[in-house]
Amino acid sequence: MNIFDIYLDKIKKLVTALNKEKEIEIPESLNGINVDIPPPKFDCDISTNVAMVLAKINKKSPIDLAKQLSGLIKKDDKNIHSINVAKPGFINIKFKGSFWNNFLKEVIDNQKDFGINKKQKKHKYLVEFVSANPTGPLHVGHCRGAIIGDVISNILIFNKHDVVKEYYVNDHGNQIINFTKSVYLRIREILNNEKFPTNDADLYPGDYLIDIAKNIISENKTLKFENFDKISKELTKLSIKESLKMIKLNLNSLGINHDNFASETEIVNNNEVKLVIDELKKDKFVYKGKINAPKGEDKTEWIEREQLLFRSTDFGDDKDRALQKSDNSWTYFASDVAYHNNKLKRKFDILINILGADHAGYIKRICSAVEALSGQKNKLICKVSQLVKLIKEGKPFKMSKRKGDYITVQDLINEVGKDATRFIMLNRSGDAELDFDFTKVKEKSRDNPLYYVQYCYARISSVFRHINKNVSDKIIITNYNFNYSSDEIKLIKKISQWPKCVEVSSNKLEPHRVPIYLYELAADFHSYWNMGKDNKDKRFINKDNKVSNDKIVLLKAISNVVKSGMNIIGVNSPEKM
RNA sequence: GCGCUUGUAGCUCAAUUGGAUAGAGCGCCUGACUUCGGAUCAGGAGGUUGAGGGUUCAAAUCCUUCCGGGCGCACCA
Repeated sequence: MNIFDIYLDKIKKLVTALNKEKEIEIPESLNGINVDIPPPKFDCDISTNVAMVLAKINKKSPIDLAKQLSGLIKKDDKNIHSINVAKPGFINIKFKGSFWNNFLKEVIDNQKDFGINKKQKKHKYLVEFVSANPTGPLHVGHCRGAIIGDVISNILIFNKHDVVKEYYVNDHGNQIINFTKSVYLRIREILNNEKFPTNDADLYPGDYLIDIAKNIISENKTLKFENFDKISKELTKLSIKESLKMIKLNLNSLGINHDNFASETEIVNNNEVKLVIDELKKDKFVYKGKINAPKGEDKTEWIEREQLLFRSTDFGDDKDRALQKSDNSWTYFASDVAYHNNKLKRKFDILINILGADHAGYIKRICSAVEALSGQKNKLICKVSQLVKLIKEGKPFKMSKRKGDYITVQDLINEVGKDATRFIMLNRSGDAELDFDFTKVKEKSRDNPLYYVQYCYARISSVFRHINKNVSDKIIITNYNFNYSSDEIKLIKKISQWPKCVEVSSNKLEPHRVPIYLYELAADFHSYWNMGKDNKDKRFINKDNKVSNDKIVLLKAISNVVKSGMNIIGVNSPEKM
């Protein structure tokens, strides 16, 4: 039950009807009208800007129009206690206690559905995220995008959409060859005591390669490691398998499970690249041409040559993009176009990609390709997860792949824990950089907002324990006619904002709104809880060691919302801490 | 040089998808522990939302010009 939607509908219907009776003028679109949460200082529950939106077209002052409309809104509405007009032209509505009672009944009776955005059409989504190169374990840099992608999926799933979570495995190209070579040299190091060359910049120096090498040796006793060229194909497969094993373990410890791992090699081997480029050629999106060197860059190494290009400038990109390398093999972009064509063939309504900030420059070209292939704008939505600035002991910590010197996901989970990591990474908007102070989070983990929200749930659980019940037990109340105090109504109002939070998070694909909302809800709860110190009437457990039904309903409703919010974020809500 | 992105309190960040007097946490100051769980709460100080211009009844939010961060810029993925 989304009370904002209910009243938005009602107001839109009202003005449309008034328009039919020639009482007022309305614009073509009513989209500007909204019903919102008023700032706390106003003594009202919801507010609408309808009068300000319609004032101009009606040549009336917003205040006058608001007065006229507010009378009509209140008429025949049993739920409204009072309605008044505020300064620029807002109409502010305050509900009766009976309205909030009915609201709580709805929440309790449909606890699993509360918050779900029902007016949205159900879609089939494909969310691609992480897709880190299979050349080693995940490090902290991958973490944020991974969590954002997972929680975006959770929000969509919560809203009953079909979602496939996919990881694109870049198991093709030069990096993989270098990676395989590195594994090979580590194997030689182990078997033949040949020292691993540490001065070759193309090789992967990390210690984890030793583990990969050991595993491959012990699991492939019959394999001979005498000639790289002879076994490179087999070894590539084995190496990728090993590093994917690591990556899956890392993802698992973050609480992330992809539904599907798509392989680049498979797409290339199936000839999908050639097919999709032929298709684009037919529509004249692909041509042979030259691209100019970027201005301001060092041009000494620039070799101008004719190559196969995709006309991404037709879609707003700043240059056309190369599909073939100088050796005539496909570029990464070419096989990614094929991969996205593969996604399109699987008939998803909307494709979502979560990219790291360093790949933001890539968005236009891949969106262009998807638009060219599907004929639809906005078929592919790319969300960027900004950089995580690591700070260790007060100083920025630079990770370097060369030295193999980086904090892995596993380090992070071991020291901070899955739940805290997820909560902190989400507690900021995805397109703002985030400071992650490794030392601070470790030392002061109790100051973490995660615990603040969990503590709210634990306190509620403890009340239920006192009366020998469990928070998650179903409660049956026949008569909802309680008298809630203004402090309690403040809490109920916050509960009523949950569906709005879900709606905005899902429309904008902004998962950070969920933990921020939960923090605010928890704050209101803790504040109310502490009132019980001065005023025993406000305690949940009364003198007879019982909890009255009105309080049970309130606690139950709060715990429902916390629980479903925490489920979306993918963290636990323990009953005891 | 171009493109994307970002600039809000001393610090880290929110801001209901353009709304009302811009809010939290940390830090600082004052208070609440014989506690329904103090991992909590009440209060105080702290702001020209980087700067200018524009659109709007209404701008931190949209447009524009500067300034400052970050990321990226064929033949890597």
